[in-house]
Amino acid sequence: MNSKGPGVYKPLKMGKNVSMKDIAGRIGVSTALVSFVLNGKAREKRVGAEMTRKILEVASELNYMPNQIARSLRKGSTMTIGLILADIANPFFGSLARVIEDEANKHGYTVIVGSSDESKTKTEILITTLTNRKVDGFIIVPAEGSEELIKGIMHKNIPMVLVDRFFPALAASYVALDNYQASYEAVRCLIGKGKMRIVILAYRSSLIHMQQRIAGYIAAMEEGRLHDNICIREIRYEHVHEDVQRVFQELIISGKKADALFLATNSLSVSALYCIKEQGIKIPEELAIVGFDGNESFDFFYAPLTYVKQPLDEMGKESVKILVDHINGSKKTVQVKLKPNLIIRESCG
Amino acid sequence: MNSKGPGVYKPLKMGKNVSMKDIAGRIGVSTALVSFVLNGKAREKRVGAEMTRKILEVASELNYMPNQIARSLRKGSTMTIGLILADIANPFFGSLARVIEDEANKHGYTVIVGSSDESKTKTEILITTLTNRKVDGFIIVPAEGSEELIKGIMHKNIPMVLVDRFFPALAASYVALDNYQASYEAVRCLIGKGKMRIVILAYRSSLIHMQQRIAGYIAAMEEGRLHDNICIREIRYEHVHEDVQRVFQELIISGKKADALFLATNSLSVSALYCIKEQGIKIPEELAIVGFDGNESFDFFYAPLTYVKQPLDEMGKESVKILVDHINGSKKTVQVKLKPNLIIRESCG
DNA sequence: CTGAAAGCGCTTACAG
DNA sequence: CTGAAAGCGCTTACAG
Repeated sequence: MNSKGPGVYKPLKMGKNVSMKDIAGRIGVSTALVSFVLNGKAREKRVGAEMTRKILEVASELNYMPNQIARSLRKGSTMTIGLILADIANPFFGSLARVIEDEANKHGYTVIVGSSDESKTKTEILITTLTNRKVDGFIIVPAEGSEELIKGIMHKNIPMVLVDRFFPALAASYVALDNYQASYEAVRCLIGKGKMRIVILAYRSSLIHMQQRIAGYIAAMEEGRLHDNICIREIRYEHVHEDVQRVFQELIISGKKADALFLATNSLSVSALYCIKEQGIKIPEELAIVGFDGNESFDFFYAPLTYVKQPLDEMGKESVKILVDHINGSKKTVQVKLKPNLIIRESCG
Repeated sequence: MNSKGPGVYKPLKMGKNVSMKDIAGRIGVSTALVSFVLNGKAREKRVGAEMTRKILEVASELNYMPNQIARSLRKGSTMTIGLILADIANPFFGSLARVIEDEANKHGYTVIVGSSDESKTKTEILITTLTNRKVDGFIIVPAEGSEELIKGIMHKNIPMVLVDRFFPALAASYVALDNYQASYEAVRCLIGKGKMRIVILAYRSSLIHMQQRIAGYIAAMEEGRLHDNICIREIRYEHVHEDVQRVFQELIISGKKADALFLATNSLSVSALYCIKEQGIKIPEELAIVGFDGNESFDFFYAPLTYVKQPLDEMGKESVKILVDHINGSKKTVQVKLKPNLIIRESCG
């Protein structure tokens, strides 16, 4: 058979996907009809029952699959959410991403994830890429220094929710832990165990979540009349292990200047655990510790870690819910602070 | 100023993104010119230097950003890769996803990730969604029972690479560990330590990677003249902890029927560690163990785990490289088996 | 050599 | 009530 020859049916070009045009062509109607029927608007648009049946039949026969790209271009909506976080390989963010993925799917959205590595430059590239791909909205764990980039998204009126951190000066919706409270409770717990020389290990960052964790630490220390013992050590994100090792050397190994350590993030906790193991430090006798964010390692450490648990599920679900509301037109800024949960075990003494 | 009134410039509608048409309209040229210049084809298409300058200037002035959706529709290429894995919250897959993300970005691709939970149904939904979104190619960690779905992708001539597992009957490209060898070496190591009653804990799965791990175990046992001691316990993915506990009860706690355990996956290893901790079993004296895939927990367990390490980096990079080749037209099926690396520590005795 | 026109595959406002 | 025609924002084959 000559593929260019006349035939009852228009032959389908090899390798080409079947489109509404193909279905319409076979039946001899406009693509509009096909679109109505395939989108379940047959009734609404008063398409006859027989025609509806026929269109459905041919669509199924040709194994029609809608082209979401064409649909997106026409509708101006991609049913896609851009998720920017620090690092998908970090179990904390991996788990958060999973909750967001599932929740977004429930609402019919597909998620595109990108890792910023806490870098402003990478964040900018991700925002540009995802904006050009016309995501319907953003869920972002903002990196330090990205405030202007976040503002840019707001100016463009692209729906957005910040997660884990936020910028106090921006009227953006966010879902975050009450970090001040979390830190305060953690340090109170150490003080309650009789610890006096409590050091906080935090990242060197102006981001609010870190500042609040430090503020909670300071508040608890002052309340415990330990003002003179306040000792804050800031770690560089790009040199975690190196810096943590130096702090251990200074405060614990050579100096015995600390009797307790509060680790302000998950990765700092893990890094500290490696130091403790390397140096053979006895927990909690020589040093009491409290970590941040759950982690399997915390359970298997010989002295299971006391840690601040974040409600990841709630965080993920809430952020998707708020974002979808924004996408659906809600202009209301929603700022949620989640309650922390201190899991007390052996490591704090 | 009346927005409909005459003016030197066409006023831009509020909230609307600026398009090539807007730029073209301001200057009084066709969008074709604009497209050429903005895509760096000014030279090639012989657009005058002055015109090029003007277009670039206006584009920057209006803060033009290309609409990737329109571009995709027209070009038939989205510069997007669909990644389907078991669960992004699992650190093994999270780390793999991260390598793939970075590598894909280097080649100009954006990655859309989806978690199948090892379910055929979820896999099917993900494949359909991503196909309709016109991803340029797939990287898939196939779930059990998904062979027909994978075949479907091949029939549509959509570029694809399988990772971690594959189907021996399909001529699809893949990158996977040499699981037979990995398992063989792990069990040989246990035998070398004088263990005789070595049990393998594996998932109940017909997938090749699991079958190969079991086959490697059997081969090592037979070579060690331990044929009669071969003991394979299969765990249901949906009831991991329950099944693992039952096995521990039967083989170790009540029976002392095993002196060593080979855990055939990362999640089985973690589950077993929880049982060991709960029951206070002494490792390696009462029971020697070897796990699969690196994991921070393995380091912090009181007897650091001996485990089979997968070359994740290589796996991710190689799979992207092969996929990009396929997208660029290569029809050559590439099947890569990666060498395992046994990390020997205290847990194996 | 240059640039207007067609078309990717949809959806929906609008004319009849 | 019905369905043909316009248009989303690009790229590129093709006519002049």
